[in-house]
Amino acid sequence: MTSSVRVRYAPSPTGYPHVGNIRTALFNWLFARHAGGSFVVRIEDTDVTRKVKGALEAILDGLKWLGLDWDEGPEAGGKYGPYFQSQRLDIYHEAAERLVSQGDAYHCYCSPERLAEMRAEQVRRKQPPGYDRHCRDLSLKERAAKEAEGITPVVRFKAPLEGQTGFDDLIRGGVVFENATIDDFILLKSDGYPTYHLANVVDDHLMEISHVLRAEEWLSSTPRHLLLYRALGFEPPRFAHLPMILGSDRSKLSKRHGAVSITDYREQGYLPEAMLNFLALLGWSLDDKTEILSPEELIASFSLERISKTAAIFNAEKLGWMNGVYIRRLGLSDFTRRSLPFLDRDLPPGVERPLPAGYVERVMPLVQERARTLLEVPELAQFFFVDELTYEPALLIARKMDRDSAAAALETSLERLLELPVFDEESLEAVLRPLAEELGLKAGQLFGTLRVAVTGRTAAPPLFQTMAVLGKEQCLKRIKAARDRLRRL
RNA sequence: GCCCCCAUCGUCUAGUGGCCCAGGACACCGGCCUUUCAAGCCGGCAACAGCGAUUCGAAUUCGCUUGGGGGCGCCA
Repeated sequence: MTSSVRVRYAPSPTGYPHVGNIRTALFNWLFARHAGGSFVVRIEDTDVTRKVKGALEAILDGLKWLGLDWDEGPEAGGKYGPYFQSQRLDIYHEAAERLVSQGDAYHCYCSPERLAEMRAEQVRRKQPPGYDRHCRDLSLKERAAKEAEGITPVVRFKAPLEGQTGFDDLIRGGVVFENATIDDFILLKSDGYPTYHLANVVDDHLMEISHVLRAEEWLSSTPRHLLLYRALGFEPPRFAHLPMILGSDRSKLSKRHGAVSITDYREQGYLPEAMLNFLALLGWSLDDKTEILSPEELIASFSLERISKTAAIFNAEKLGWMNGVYIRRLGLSDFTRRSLPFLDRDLPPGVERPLPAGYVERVMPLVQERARTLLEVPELAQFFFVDELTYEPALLIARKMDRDSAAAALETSLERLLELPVFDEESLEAVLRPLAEELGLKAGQLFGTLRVAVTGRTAAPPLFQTMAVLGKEQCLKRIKAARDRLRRL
């Protein structure tokens, strides 16, 4: 299927892939896939000083992990390349020079120090900070003098002093700005790299981007971009400004709100399909009830009209719930396969590796329903693997019992279990349930005591299933140890 | 300070003039199930920011106020 829709995700490798950025990528991807268009990834690496090592890889990994495949960009190539802005400097220079020769831009020789002072003064006088156009109308002579001083100029856009610039945002409707509030922003930095504004406009045009879906923080720079498109003689794309994702305190999501990088979520045991589903519902919804949607369903039903205008707070609690839903939906072998890396990494070092595959397969059904994240799996399953249990012996004494009755219960259980020819769930229940009555105990009392003896905890998977998986030998050993602990109490 | 955007339960949201004394989900609180935990099921709590205007009728339209967010870099 061909379509005129071409969208892009244009991350800057200056940090790790923030969930807000990834949500933007997701919406672009959904929009492209829904329309049968192209999804382009372009790397905006024009800030040499802020470049972070490994960030590019992390961004690409994050996209791949979520299944957001791109048609053009790094690793994929494409006929509009290169897709790294650092490899397109000539193109930006040419555009900047053209604007200068047309009279739409000019060279500025102001030092960073002068600019800082100017700004401080403006703030002090409660004026809107912005370039004072000091170099806008330099004479040829003045320019020559500056050049003679050896100052490398920047190129600034000559913003119109009056009039308005407006556009029709696909999500917000008509938006209008006074040109007088737009200052002469920089197009080309003195290091020869373009600023975002220039590079973004030039590339979106050259790459034939039809729709720009980006976060709302870009809304106020859109008139600058529009002005640039006009000066360059380019047809602007359609714009859609997506609602922001905020932290729990309603401020822009940042490190202090906890995990913000998509890679953090992977490490914390979130499933990519759950993450995708959750992120899609942050600022978009299908109807008044659907919560769980597969990627295919998301693609089929995605539309700009259903994107909300309101900023959304990232609700980690709900993500946890949704991840649990996805974990429970997994087939056993799938769940096991995905849990293995976590088990391998987080089970105590004393546990022998590699983990016995058959045994792991029997343990997993017992933890699947209880895990909200894969990270919790080793913790939930730990007692199945360790040799020695550590717990507070007093826990062995169930309510309305004392040390001796608990020890006696364990002792009798031991005798009965020893005789058991088949150690499966049914046989265990057949022996232990009547035993409780025989001992004059409530089922809950006996089972509680045994649960602690066998698992070391008061909350665990169902007792008989747990014991069956642990096996007769291990169970008897643990019950004996428990009995001895009680006697020493 | 200036400019722009936004405004429904604590949170994510449904709602585009009457179907809404506002629906769903997370969280929370009860109950059921039950050997604990989890899951599941049933029930409950909880919102149209305020004020004016338009209209027979407004969460839905308009205006003002208030509140929140974003932007104002040789960052993106």
